[in-house]
Amino acid sequence: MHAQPFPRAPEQNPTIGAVRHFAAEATIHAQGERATHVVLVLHGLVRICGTFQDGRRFISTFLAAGQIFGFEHESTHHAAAEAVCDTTAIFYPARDPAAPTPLPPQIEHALLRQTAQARNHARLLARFSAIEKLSAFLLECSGRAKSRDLITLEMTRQDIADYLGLTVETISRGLAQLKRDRVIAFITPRQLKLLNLASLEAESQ
Amino acid sequence: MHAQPFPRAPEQNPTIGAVRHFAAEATIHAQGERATHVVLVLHGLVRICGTFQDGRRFISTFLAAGQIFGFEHESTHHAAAEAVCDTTAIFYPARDPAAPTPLPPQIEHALLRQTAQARNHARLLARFSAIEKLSAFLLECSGRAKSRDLITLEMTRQDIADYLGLTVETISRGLAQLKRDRVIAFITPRQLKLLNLASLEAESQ
DNA sequence: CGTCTAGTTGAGCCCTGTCAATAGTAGTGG
DNA sequence: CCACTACTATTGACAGGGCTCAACTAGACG
Repeated sequence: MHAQPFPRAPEQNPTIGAVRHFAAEATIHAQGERATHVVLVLHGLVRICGTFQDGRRFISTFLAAGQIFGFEHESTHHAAAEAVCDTTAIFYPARDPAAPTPLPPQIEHALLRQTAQARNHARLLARFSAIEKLSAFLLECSGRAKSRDLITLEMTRQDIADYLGLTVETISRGLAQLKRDRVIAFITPRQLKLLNLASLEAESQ
Repeated sequence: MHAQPFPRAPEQNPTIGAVRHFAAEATIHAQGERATHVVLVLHGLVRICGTFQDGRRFISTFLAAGQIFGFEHESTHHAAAEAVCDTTAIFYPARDPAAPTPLPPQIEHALLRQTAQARNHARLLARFSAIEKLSAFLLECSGRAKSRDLITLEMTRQDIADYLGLTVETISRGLAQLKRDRVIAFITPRQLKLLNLASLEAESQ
């Protein structure tokens, strides 16, 4: 889990503690690709997503600076990882599956938190209405943002839809309703102000 | 993570490698309860579920014999664990959060698989229709059953609904449709035969 | 036999998806 | 700076899948 020196340029071989940069929409690893490394996000935003045969897409999580991904229980990645916006990340070699070194406690803790988050996300998908899902999503963004009430959406409406199990149209209509209700205000379509955090929290239980 | 001798009867203090038995619908641990142990299912079926203020319920997973639960990233359980049917389980003391011993590799692997399962469940909830969800669920039961095509549903229709993010009525109608389509046949409402596994697999992608 | 619960079925409605058109935004090149 | 293009987002009309409410059926149990 430690960076080690490696003779080749990190841009060419990201297996050993290499810092790499990704442009928006770049693929970090594909679905089904061999899991050779785990990745720590330094800056930017990453989405973990899978695609169906018929083109339906699902985003299981967004990962911001400080979060780690790429751990698998199989030898391949169960989903793709893609940069949502310009993203910097550091690659660590995956442990030898045959003789794994113990997980550092903080990594183990991060994995347990991610499991809990995945279950919470499932709960949201199963039982929330469109407005409730959107409210929860905005609060999630608020938690990532520097200031609680001014957030920048790095992702497209399609990304939000694929994360919440909705369509772009429903996202748009939901945001319009929250705007009418004076819960949010738009600075640009991607930048918005949260005018009523309490109401958002009420919506998202 | 090993059973240790303990002077008191395991029925009274289940903290140390104690085997305990639960009747159907019994609570194994409540939501918010302090996480003092992890539990290995020996026999039966356990559901992990959370309840909303307004009574909506969500089941994040079912755990059968051989599966383990109770690991948390906080000091309390984020959801309740309840016996679906008569269930036997063995309780191990949770590791000291201040000075955790390393996770055994097979436990770590189980946790990673549970995370992947949670994300797969989220994908199902987000993007599948009622029939697709039901098909996936029946295949899941089939995987737990002794024979691939004869399954016993230990849980109620309400449990299935709360696991798939649907209502009991929709579950009932979906099963009726699968019966009309000769994909399943009922022996009793809780015992059914899978007549067309290929068609179930097609439905659930 | 009566009661209770689990499950099924029906009727109607509403939320969200689909399809389509429009508006806004960003990027490019002259 | 503006015209052109491509993409992203919004809005409208309509349809349908699943929810709600309600009645009914089937077992289980005393």
